[in-house]
Amino acid sequence: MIDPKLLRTNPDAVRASQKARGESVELVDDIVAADEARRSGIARFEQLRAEQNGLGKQIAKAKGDEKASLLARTKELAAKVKAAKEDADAAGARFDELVLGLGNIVIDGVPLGGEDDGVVIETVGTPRDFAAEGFEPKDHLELGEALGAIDMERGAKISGSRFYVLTGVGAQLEFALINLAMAKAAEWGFTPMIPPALVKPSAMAGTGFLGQAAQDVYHLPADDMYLVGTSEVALAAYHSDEILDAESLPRRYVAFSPCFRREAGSYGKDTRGIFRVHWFDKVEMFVHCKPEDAVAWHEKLLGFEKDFLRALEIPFQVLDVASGDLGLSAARKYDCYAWLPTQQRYREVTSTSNCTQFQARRLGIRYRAESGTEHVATLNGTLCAMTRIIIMLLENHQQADGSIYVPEALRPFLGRDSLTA
RNA sequence: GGAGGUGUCGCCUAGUACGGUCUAUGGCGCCCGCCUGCUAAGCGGGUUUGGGACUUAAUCCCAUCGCGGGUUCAAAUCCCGCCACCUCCGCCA
Repeated sequence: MIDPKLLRTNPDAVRASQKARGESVELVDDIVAADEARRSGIARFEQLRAEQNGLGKQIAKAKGDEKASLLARTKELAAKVKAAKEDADAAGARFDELVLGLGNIVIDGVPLGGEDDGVVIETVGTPRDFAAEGFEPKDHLELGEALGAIDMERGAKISGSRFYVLTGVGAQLEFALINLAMAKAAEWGFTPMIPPALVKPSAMAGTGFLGQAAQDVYHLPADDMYLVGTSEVALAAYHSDEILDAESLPRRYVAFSPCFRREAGSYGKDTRGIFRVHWFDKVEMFVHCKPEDAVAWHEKLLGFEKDFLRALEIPFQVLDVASGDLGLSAARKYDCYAWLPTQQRYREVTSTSNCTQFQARRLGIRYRAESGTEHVATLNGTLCAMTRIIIMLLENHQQADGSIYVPEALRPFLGRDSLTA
C-alpha cells in the first residue's frame, strides 16, 4: 500500500506513477474521493460517539427519573451511532479495496514503458563462441538427459507437464548450489532461514501477490492456504505486525524454499526442459531496513547477485526493468539475464526489487524511529533459482565431449571439477 | 481428529462469578527530573498502538484488553464464531 497521506499532499505524484505503470489514472481520483468519504465518515462517527460516551457517564451516576429520561435520549443516539459506524466502515472498506489495487510509487529514473523497454545497464562476461571452438552447443535438456541429471518424462508422469525430476548429478548440483549460495550469503551477513512454503491469505495479500499476479498463484481451497511463488512472501510476513528496534535494522535473511507457479498465461512458452516449470527451489535474499537506506540496499542486493553469477562464470546482463513491468510491490527492479547459448540471447535468472514501504504498510512492519514509529522498507533479491542456474551451467560450461566444466567456486561444494556421463 | 485450559498497553500481572468513576491495577524494565563527592539506593513524573483536532508545544477527542460478529443506553467483563498457544489422548515423518 502506498502512503495514504500522499493522496492528500501530492496526488499528482501518484497519478504520474500510475501513468508510468500504464495503469488507470482515473483510479487515483476515485481513491482520493473514497479517502475523503472515509475520513468524513470517521469524523462523524467519532463526534456522535463522544456524545454517547458523555451521556453514558451521566447514566452511570444517575438514579430514578433522571436515569430514565437519560436512557430514552441515549437510545436514540445509539441508533445514530450505529448507522454512522456502518457508513464509516463501508467507506473504509471501499477505500481499502481501491487503494490495495494501486501499485507502488515508481522511483524517479526508472525507465518508462513496458516489457521491452527495460534498459541494459551493464554486461558482464563474454558469451562463448562455440563455432570457433568447433562444435554446436547442445541445449540443457539434451545435456541433462545425457548426464542423467534431468528426467522430464518421469516428472510429467508423476505430476504433469512442467514438472521434472533432478536425478544423480542433477540433484547433487542443486545441493552444491544451495550450499554455495548459503555460504556466500552468510559471509555477507544474512541469517539463513527455512520458512514455510504454504502460507495464509494475509501473507500473500500483504506481499502484493493476490492482485494482478493472483492467477499465477496456487490456492488450496480446502484450507484457504497458498503455495508461495517465492520465499519473499514468508520472509516479509515474518515480521508482520511487529515493531522492530531501530538498532536491529537492517535485518538480512537468506531463505531456501520451494517455489510454485501456475504459469497461467504462458501456455506454449518455454515448453522444453526445466526453464519454465510449476515448481523449483530457490535461495532468496530479503532485507528489512530503514526507508532511507533502501536504495543503497537495492544496489547491494544487485551486487550480491552479480557476485554469484560471476562466481559461476556465467555471462550476463543487468536490466533496469521498465515501469510498466514492475509488478504491484516494486518501486524499482533490476533483473539479471544470463546468456543462453542455444537461444543466442540473455534470459532472466535473478530479480531484485525495492518495495520501499509498500509491503511493510500492508503487513504492519514498523520500527521505532526518533519520533514515533515508521514502516520499514523491504527488498528482495534472487540469489539462486536452481533450475535456471542449472540450465545456465550446463549450456555455458559444456565441452565438445559432452562433459560439463565446473566453475572453481562450486567445486568445494560439488566435490568434482567436471560432470561426465 | 477428541477432551480440557489459557490469551489484558515491552515482560510479568490485577480486573472477568455481579456490565457503568476501568479514564485498565501493581511490579520489572526503560526514559526524564530531583537528591547525592561518583555510583547504587531513594523521591517525583512519564512509558500500548493507530487515527484526528491544534502553526508548535501543552492539551483534548475517537478506536484499541488475541481476531471478527452479536446483545445492551453502555462490554476487558455476557453470547456466538474463528485464530494462536499449553496439557492429555489418538494418528504420524
